[in-house]
Amino acid sequence: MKYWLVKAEPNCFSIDDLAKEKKQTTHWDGVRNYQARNFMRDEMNLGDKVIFYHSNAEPPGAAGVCEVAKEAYPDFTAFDPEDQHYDPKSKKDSPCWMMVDIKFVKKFSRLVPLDEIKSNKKLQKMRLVQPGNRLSVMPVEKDEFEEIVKMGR
DNA sequence: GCCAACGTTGGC
DNA sequence: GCCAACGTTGGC
Repeated sequence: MKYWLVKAEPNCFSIDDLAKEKKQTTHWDGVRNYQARNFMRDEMNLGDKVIFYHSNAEPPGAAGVCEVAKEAYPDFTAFDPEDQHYDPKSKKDSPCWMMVDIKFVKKFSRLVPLDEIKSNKKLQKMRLVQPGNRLSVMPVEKDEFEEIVKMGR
């Protein structure tokens, strides 16, 4: 079992939106970064736990927990010229971009703001708080995951 | 809205 | 294969 963090802009798609989805599940489309794709494609397994992080928010921070509900498959939004995430590089017979499905598990009773994550000694090593890290899908250590869950209670 | 950091693109 | 230009991310 692995642990992850995914980012979304809540004015675009928040954890509440995820909770309102049919079956509380959505496909995590639109990732157009190779490193993030590789994590999803190669390492994310069914049932892995995922922190749902709100970026570009006031305040930014960890909003809750979800889990991988379907392992990597082609991101069909890349095939649609009308879609905002359309990418002509990705062909149906050789898809360039992949996505997973994620399912809502719980919303934290309080949002864990980024500055608390930054100032927590146990979380200093997280990629999230490394300068200039813009990955939208990143691995998290088990103890880091558990620490954030504890902070969100 | 600004801007630093960093990934991607494309000319050479 | 280098690297400048450009686009995107995301905190502030």
